[in-house]
Order: sequence, then C-alpha cells, then structure tokens
Amino acid sequence: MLSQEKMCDVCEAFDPNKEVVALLKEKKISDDVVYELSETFKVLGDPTRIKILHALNEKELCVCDLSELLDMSSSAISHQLRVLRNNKLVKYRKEGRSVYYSLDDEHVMCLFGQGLSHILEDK
Amino acid sequence: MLSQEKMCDVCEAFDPNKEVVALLKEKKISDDVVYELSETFKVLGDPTRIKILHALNEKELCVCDLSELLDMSSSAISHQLRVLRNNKLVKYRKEGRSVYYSLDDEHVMCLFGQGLSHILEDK
DNA sequence: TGAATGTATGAATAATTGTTCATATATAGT
DNA sequence: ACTATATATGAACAATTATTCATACATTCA
Repeated sequence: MLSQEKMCDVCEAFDPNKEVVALLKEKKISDDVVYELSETFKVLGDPTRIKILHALNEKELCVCDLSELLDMSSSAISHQLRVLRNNKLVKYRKEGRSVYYSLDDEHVMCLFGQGLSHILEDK
Repeated sequence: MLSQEKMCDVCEAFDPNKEVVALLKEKKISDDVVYELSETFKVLGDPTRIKILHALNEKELCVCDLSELLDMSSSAISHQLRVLRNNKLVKYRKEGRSVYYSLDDEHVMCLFGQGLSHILEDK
C-alpha cells in the first residue's frame, strides 16, 4: 500500500507526527458524511448543472425551457435534472405534460455564492 | 442534436416559453465563471480531498502526516494536494524536507459548512 | 381510442478522473 | 560526494461520468 512499506524496519523512517495524527483520527469526520458531502459537491461540479441551477434561481422552468436556454437535448437536460433531484438540489411540480423544476432550498444558492466568492476573491 | 429537430415544421411543437428564455439568456452567467465555479466544486467533490481539507482545518500538516492519517500512499496524497493547490484551496510552506499544507483561506471552510447544512437539513 | 407531445430512462460510447507504479527532484546528514 | 528521505510527477489502468440514441411512459386533445 504505502510508503511505510518502503522503509527498512530498523531505521524508523517515514516520520509522521504520531501524536497529532492520533488526535486527528479522533476528530475524524464520519465516512458517511464525507461521502455525502463529496457527492453534493460532485453534483455541483458540472458546467451544465451549474447553468441549470443558475437559471432556476431566476425562475421555475420546465425541461423544454432549459433545453432551449442551454441549447441541449431535452434528454440530456432530463438526465441532469434527475441527478439534481436525487441530490435534493431541485424539486419539481407537474402541470399537464410539462414538469416545472425549481431550486429545492436556499442552501443551494448559498453554496453557489460561497463558490463565487472563492473564485472571485483573487481577481 | 435536439428535440427541435424531431418536430415537424408545420405543427410548431416544442414550446419553450420564448419570452422567459430570451430574458434568461440576457442574465446568463459568463462561460468563464460557469467553468471556474464547476471546477471548484469538482475539486471538492472527492472523498479524499474532503478528508484532507477537514484535517487541514484542524491543523497544518505535511504530506506524510496526511498519508498516515488517511492511510494512503504519499504519492496519492501528493497528487490530490496538487489539485487542491492548483485550485487555490490549500497553500504550503517548505520546512527542510517536509512540505506543510494548510487551508488557503476562510472561504474553503464556508463552502464546507454550507455543504454540511445542505446534507444535514432533512435528517 | 389514437395521435401528438413533454419528459424519463436504459444502453452504449467517449471523455474524464483517481490511484498505482516507477522514477525524478530536493533537502539533510554523514 | 554519497545516502537516506520527503515530496512530486508522468504514464498506465480502472472506474466513473456526460451525452447521445432509441425507446418508453404519461398527458392532452381530437
């Protein structure tokens, strides 16, 4: 697996700060939370989905509106909306043949805003 | 490419709300910002990097500490740190043979916190 | 009921990504 | 200068992901 294996048993190389590491292992965030958190960010880590969320922040829209706006197939949009739905980033309501999507809650745009702050700060 | 092509020229199907779409196209976020934003989130969208950032939030650490803490090869850690560095999420300082990493700024943990709020809200 | 339309989804493909392995670079001590 | 060690990095491989295509489902209207 790792560097430890490369060292000889005698010379005691590879020298992490054992005390600190032990303390941090105590504070370790649960694997479930790590996984969910990374999944949420992964969902936000796609240009198409960013554009969808940005549009939905202005106004509730149906698949066909988004398809027109982003110049993509409604199939592609629908697939992406499913990802956003599964991760509770958007919600929807049906009206006749159309399905209108909107942001699920205010956290979504907060994340958006924090992300913007980060990329804009050193400009 | 998309649904528009499937419709016949006569019946005028595929009916996005043209007015709304036109307005939203005005408000469209620039492609550069969309790209950078999604890149930032993409970087946060990996369990290993989440763990690294969480650990660095507690204390500045070197590659070898992180390698021990996360039970991964220092090569893997180093690769991930490069990704974090390139996206200005961590900074580093050299001390002898070691390289100590820390969070680049407070935005990082704000993003983290917002992400947590999102996943925890409906529990 | 049958045709048209908006949306959803499974499968396939192409592109991207994380880790490993081998190797390189840099620094410290002898 | 030589050895040991911490970190970095290119290439390869496996796994994941976004889009397309074909098709299915659901709703409206005739």
